[in-house]
Amino acid sequence: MRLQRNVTCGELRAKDIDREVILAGWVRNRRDHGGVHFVDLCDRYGITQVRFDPGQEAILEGLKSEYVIALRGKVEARPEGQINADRPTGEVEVKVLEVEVLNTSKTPPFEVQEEIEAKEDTRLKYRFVDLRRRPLAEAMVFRSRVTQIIREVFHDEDFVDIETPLLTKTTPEGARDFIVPSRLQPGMVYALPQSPQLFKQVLMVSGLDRYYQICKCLRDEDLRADRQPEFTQLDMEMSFVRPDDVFAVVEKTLQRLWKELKGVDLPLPFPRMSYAEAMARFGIDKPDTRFGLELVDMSDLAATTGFKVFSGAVASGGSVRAIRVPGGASMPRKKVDALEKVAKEYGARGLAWVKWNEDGFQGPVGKFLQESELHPMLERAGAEPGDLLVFVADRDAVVFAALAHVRLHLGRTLDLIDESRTDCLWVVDFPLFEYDEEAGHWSAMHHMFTMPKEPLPAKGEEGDLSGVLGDLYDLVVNGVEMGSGSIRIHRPEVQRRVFELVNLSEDDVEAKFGWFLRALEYGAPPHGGIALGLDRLVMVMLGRDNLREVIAFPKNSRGVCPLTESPSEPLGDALDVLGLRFVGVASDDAPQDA
RNA sequence: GGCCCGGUGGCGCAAUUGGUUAGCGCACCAGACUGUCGAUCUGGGGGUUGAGGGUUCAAGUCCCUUCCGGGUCGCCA
Repeated sequence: MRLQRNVTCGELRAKDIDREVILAGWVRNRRDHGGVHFVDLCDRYGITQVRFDPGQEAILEGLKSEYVIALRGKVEARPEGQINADRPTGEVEVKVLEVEVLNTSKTPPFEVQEEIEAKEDTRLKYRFVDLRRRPLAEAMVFRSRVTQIIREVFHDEDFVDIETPLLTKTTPEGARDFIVPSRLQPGMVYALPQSPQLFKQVLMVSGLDRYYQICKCLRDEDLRADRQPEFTQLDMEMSFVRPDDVFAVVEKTLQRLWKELKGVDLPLPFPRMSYAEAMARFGIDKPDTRFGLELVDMSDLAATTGFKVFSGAVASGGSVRAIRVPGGASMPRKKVDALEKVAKEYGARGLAWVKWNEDGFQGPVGKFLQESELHPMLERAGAEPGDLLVFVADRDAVVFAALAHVRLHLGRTLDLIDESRTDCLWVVDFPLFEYDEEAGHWSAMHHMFTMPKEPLPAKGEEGDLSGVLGDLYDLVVNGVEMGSGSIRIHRPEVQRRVFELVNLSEDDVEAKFGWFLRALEYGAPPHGGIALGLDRLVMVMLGRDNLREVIAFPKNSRGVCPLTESPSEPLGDALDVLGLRFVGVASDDAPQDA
């Protein structure tokens, strides 16, 4: 490299006119006018137009898309009427004096510009090109600012940044672990952490008092638009605290982030809502509160109707709930059917509905209910002529899931969501346990280390645990689950009892958690904390709808990295060294049945 | 594992009821043009329609199998 840049492509202004400068960057968008030629020279900082005058064609011949060049040139004012107001550098251009080609480039698989239509798989394979695009590059820079501000806040608040191990102990329940076989302990495995949960609690036992870490977490589960197998958490834990103390730190952090990066004042404190209320009003524990369409419980009215779908659901312990869609009577049948499809995806057997038109009631509910049965329902829903009511009748779990997603579908398709709003919400008082049908016993809804809000049932009096609340909280932003935390159990005997209630044998407890119980036995202080999903946080702040837009090198929906083509077959004797072999893997060079 | 959508030049898409030589835009290459800024104009090259099998006089199109991608349910304490 002979020419070394002394300015970036984003910084030249009118005040720089007549300077001789050296720029470096990527060649984009050549514009050839026969005599004069223009090239957009781009880097992370911006775009500078450079000009080649007649006689410089030979240089230009050697410059193709995405070639990397350095050039010496003179900053000049653009002629009258030629200023590009869309660009910070638009008042000037650089007349080329000398060019050094630093590297050539193959023709890129897609163009490096704001909007592209390339398939995501192509983009991931050529991520190095994709990351040159402004929206992606900006997301990376934005994310870096986010972590920087987080570190400032936590430093100011006297938190200690402590790293916890990546090679750790596999734990039962929760997500599937990624496993790392141990060479030094043949037959044994480490697990990659699903979160640093127990380590941070141990740090509290150690008296470190306020811990935080921006750390990778790994879970071997199927992927989604908002779920990657490896993701980043802002993890924190504090001693001698109540939920309010945890909330305050999180609120302060988000307020700083929104203020500094988006110029938005988030009002504090964030509103709080119980789990029970969230379910009753929205059917989901992470409600998007930016629009209405809340659920209405019709169970008592439905119980006495002659419509068996309704009365039957209530009789068997379920419920009948509805959503009123203002003005929905004019919704075409096709769209109503689409709603039913959503409901069915979430287990509902159907979606009952009624349209209130000038000429009366239309739809299955209008048909099967007497007007005397229908009227109290309309009244409770606050319905008016022109409205549509949709109903689901089933077990509560199904009714909630179906209507919650019908509601979201309506919110999106009817354009009811004010995207400029940021609704932060604490959802609190979650049940501690939920019944695992498959396993046939109770299990922890959040995790097994959450402090119960009330004394646990004594031995022999377990019964229904669904009413036991935990000191648990979720942070929800615009309907996205942003974080989850709790006040933890710090007394070993309470911890042992919870293990018991979720059906862990004493032997299991000793083998899996003996080390942790030992820590609790040596002066564990009351403590609690939370972990926020950093990728989701950045995603929501940037208004993107896919995690892959805010992660530099994400996996695709099958857990494959198209850039590196990982995962790949083990190299050489890697398996032998570990004493492993694959069995039952169908492929050309592996026997299907050993 | 289930369901929905998709796979056609480098990239994005089209192709009527199964019917001519598989089109279009961008990119690429060449030519024209002294002020563009996603330049414009003219011309050109580039295809085993993901793979395999089947039906048919004829398949991008229909059927079967399979692979790959996106979304989603289950799963994700």
